[in-house]
Amino acid sequence: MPQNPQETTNIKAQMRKGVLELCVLLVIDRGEVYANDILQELRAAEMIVVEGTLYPLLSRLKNDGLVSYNWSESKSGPPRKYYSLTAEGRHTLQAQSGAWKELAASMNALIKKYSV
Amino acid sequence: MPQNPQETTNIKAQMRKGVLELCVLLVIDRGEVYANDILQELRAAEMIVVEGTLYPLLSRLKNDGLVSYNWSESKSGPPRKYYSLTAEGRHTLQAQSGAWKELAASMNALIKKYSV
DNA sequence: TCCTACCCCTTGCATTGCAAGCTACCTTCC
DNA sequence: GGAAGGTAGCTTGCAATGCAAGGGGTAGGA
Repeated sequence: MPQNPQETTNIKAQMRKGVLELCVLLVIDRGEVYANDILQELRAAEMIVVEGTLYPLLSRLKNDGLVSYNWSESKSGPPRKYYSLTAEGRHTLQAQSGAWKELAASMNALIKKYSV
Repeated sequence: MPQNPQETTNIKAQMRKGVLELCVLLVIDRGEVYANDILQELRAAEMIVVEGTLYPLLSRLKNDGLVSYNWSESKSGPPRKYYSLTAEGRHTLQAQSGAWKELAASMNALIKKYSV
């Protein structure tokens, strides 16, 4: 059943692996954001993401020194972690952005060559 | 050290996850091929692949009924498995190709929005 | 016979998206 | 004041999958 929606969803889920980190870096680069901001942005871009994916990713980015955060009070609810990119994070963003463009170019060339 | 070649290689390796299956389907769709043909095609397209990646992938595609193969004698060396797509394989190829285009569109929109 | 090239395959590991569930804080309502 | 609900952050366990490393079998030449 390769055509039903479920199957297509899984395919896209697999493809998202590896580019989610780039997406998150892109959003954080815009300015200070906290987790829910990122979730909303990525959902709007049809890069479906859930909390259980994002929090470990943010922790990993923090441990790798690509992002930093500071606590900030909220008017309605518990305090939030507002993230921003470090210099190394901006560096990595550039590298991943380039890697994406190369991958996309390779893929498009392949698809064109075998013209589906 | 997000800029050294090693790091960039890892980034691209992560991104390749999920699209390799599509690449292999694309190549097999061209006509009957065996493992080394596929490896050469994908390396030429800068989608670096090694045997340890390709063989399990081919086995999975076979188990999923997306490809079939027949043994064929070789002039120089052991017999080869020549692969071809099944009807379901062609179906999946279409689906994955569509999924790729959607993902690429989402990514490019994101990159453009935050214009790196 | 031994060596090289070719071909297929398996095992074990690391990464990572995700479902599911938990804790804690703040506001609102009774 | 206490309970309920929403907000925010996080953890655990699982599944998928690329890859390094290694194995074994066949053909042909030195």
